Order: sequence, then C-alpha cells, then structure tokens
Amino acid sequence: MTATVSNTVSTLLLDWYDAHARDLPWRSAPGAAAPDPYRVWLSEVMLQQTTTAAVAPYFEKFTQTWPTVQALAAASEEDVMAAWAGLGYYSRARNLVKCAAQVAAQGGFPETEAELRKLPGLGAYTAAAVAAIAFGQRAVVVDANVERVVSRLFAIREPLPNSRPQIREATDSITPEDRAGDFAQAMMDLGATICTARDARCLLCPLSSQCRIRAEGDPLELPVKAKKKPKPSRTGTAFWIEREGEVWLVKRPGTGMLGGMRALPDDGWSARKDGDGDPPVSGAWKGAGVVRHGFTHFDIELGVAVHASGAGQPVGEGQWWPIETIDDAGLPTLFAKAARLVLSARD
DNA sequence: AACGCGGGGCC
DNA sequence: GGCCCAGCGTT
Repeated sequence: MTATVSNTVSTLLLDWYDAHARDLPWRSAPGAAAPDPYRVWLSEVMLQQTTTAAVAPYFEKFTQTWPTVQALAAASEEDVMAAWAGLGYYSRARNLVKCAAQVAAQGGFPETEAELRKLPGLGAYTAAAVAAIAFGQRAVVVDANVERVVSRLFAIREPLPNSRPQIREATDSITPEDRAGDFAQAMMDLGATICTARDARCLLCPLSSQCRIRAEGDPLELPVKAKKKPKPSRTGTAFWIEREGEVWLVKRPGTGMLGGMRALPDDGWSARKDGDGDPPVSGAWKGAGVVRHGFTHFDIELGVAVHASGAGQPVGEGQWWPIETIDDAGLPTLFAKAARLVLSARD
C-alpha cells in the first residue's frame, strides 16, 4: 500500500472517530488531553478478552475504591481478588497487584512501549495500547478488532493465527505518527460497531472506499480462523458445609484454575478429569441439585452436596464465612451459582 | 507454537 | 449451542 493511501486510511478513520467515538468510562474525548495512565492501564487489563459492557461496572468500582495506582498498590491482594470476582481470567488480578506495586515503587508508569512490556500482565497488545493512548507514542496496537478490520481492509485470506505477522505489518503501514492512541481506539470502535464479527455495515464504514475485501468479495468471509478443539465435559461436586450460620470456604491454590480465589471445597475435578466424589468431612450428605457452567476449555456439571448434620471442623485450610454476607466473599461465578442454588432452596 | 485460562452477550 | 471478545504467561 502506498504512503498516500495509508495516509488516507488514517485520515478517514480519525475524522470518523472525531464524530462517532464511543463514550466509555475510561476515555477522554477525542483529541483531548491524554487520560490518566492509571485509568488507561486498569481499563486495558480489564478489557483483555472481555467486553466493554462487562468491564464498565468493575472499572467504576475499582477506580472508586482505589483512585490511584498508589492506592491499589497499598491494597491487600485478597481484597483485589474479591473485587475482581466474576470478571474472569484471575491471573490478571494477581498480575494487577504485582504491577501496581512495581509502578508505585518506581514513582509512576514508564512511558515507552518497551518498558511497559516488562511489567507483569502487559503483553504486546497492552503495552502498545498504554504507550499510545496514555503517552501519545506511536505504537502498533493489534487486538481482535484490529485483526478483523485489517484482515478485511487488506483482504488477508491466510487463517488466524498464522496471519498475525502479516496483520501486524499491515497495521503498522496505516498507523499514523500523530494521534496513534486515537487511531487505535478508532479501529476498535470500528470493529465493535461497524465492522463486527457477525456483520459488515459497509454503508456506514468510513473505510469502505479503501477496503479490498469489499471490492473483491464478501467481508464476512474474513478473517478465516483455524478450527478449535472440542470441549470436554466434566462432572464434579462442590460441598456446602454449614455451622451456625456460616459456611466453610477454602482458598484455591495460587496458580491454575480460579487461582487464588475463595471457593467451596470440591472433589478434585479439573479440565483433565472428573471429581472423585469424596467429601472433605465425613457425615451424611444431601444433594441440593446441579449447576452447569462453561469454562473456556471445558464444560462442567457440578453437583452441590450439603452436609446434613452439624459439621465438625473440616480438614485443611479454610475459613467460616457468614452466609448473610456470602456476596462479599468474592466467589467466582461457578461457586456463586452453587451458593445461590443452596440458598434459593430455602426461600 | 500450543495450551491453559472466565464469563457474559449475542444470534 | 456455538461464537465472540481492547490477550497473557507458561511450556
């Protein structure tokens, strides 16, 4: 693509963005002063593989509770994990705490893409996005929206993920020196509202005159994606052990599935195997029902067993948690569903 | 390079 | 029920 056409693309897109930018909580107006790096970083981490609609209430809660990176750095990891509960991909929350500590110790965020890339939880995408959006640097920002828009704009027919180097090169060729942050956000807005996965509203698209796939064929054919493996289905059991208005909660190991999160004890199910059915304390158990839940790489049908008599002290680490405040325990969604099942049966 | 890792929204 | 989403870290 020639420099003239590249310039045309960025100009068309930025003009469109000035008129049609989405109003999102972590954004400043197009062309306005750069937003607070803390808010940019926090939002970008939350937005990793997560929709804007899901992020918005979490972003509000986090910025109200911890208005600065110093405040977040001073928080306990336990509180941050609980506040993150329900948003998913919990390694992000663990890295968020680590990153906040490093940044606070350094007196602020580094301003270059290369330095940002070294921080925990910042990969190629997030380092580029923060450099461009918060610090006005030219960086090549490629997320799933950009992959789709650029695949169509350049008619890249090679399937993802093999096409990534080509997509990156093409994105580089249209990224402007000035307003790279607005350009990146404009590409994402275009991908979210016009050039979407299920639709290509070309009549509304500012880039339609430059779009190769529109000239050559059907935009919805791109990007081609490699087919994914089938998901296994697992079964397991979670155990509701109650004593004097409190329920026994454990803390899951720091790495792996739902790492570091509070949870109900379970019978050892995982993506690799079903649970063995063995409860953590002896006694009479009564089935409360089943909850179904889909993870990224497997589905689970989780039976919920309730200890039918007054429980003794369960074996292992854990804590008694007041049932009245179970919503504050920070249970990930699977276990929140199990708790709701038990408690709803009492109404 | 491939895999593990959440959850909700949409059709 | 399948696909998708402002990806990263590990192996």
